[in-house]
Amino acid sequence: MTFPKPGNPVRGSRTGRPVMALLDLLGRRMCLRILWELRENSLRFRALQQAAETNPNVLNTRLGELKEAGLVALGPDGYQLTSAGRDLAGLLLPLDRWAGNWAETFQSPPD
Amino acid sequence: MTFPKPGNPVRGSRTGRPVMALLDLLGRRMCLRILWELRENSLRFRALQQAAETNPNVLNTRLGELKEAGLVALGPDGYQLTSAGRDLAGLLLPLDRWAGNWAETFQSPPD
DNA sequence: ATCCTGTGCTATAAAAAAGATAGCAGAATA
DNA sequence: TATTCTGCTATCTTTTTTATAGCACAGGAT
Repeated sequence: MTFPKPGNPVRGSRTGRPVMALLDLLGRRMCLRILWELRENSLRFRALQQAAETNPNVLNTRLGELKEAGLVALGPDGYQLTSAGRDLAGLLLPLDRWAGNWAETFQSPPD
Repeated sequence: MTFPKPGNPVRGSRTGRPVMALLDLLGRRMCLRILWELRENSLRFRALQQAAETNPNVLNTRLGELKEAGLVALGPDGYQLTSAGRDLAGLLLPLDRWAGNWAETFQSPPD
């Protein structure tokens, strides 16, 4: 990601504050999912593709962005989170619990 | 969102576990940002559009999804988070701090 | 009544991104 | 030398996003 780096404005540079840049990055398709799938184990390209249910184009694009953002790196056993990535993924863990609760208690509003 | 609701599969239904549905929803463009912008105040449609730097189509689409997911509702002062939405937004708050730190310590890897 | 403003939102067309699928090139393995 | 695994690119189609204009309704002022 590069914090407003000349020539890589993170899609138009909504990038005023760091958190905006982060939300922009995380809001791209499969980005959260990739971090999620890597939260425990490293995964090879194809394994990650299957885990995240996506295609190689998007996967590769996101991996590039995540690598550039210093969140993911290609290691000896495949793609893995960096220490920064692990920190961030740690912040996402509570979502699992929250989502479970959400699913239990939630019912769709009437149309 | 509706937890796999017939006819509304959350874009293809990667929706095995609740957290997957959540990650899918949050991974749509502007979704995180909208939650973020509403975290403190309610905002009118246009104000929210400007705050999130988006266009009415996407905004309206996301708002529909977020309403259906029970996270956002249109109140007397504009769009606002529901209690579930507030809970979720609460989980996102640590991202701000994390992002600040990330921005400080991070430097782009060499190409 | 009529104009103006603010409201949520829709219409249209162009651009960008994502999806599906096939396949390449290099390294290790058999 | 053939096979498999690796990360990844090429191509084409479909979907999503973007940009912009504008509609219909409501309330307040003239």
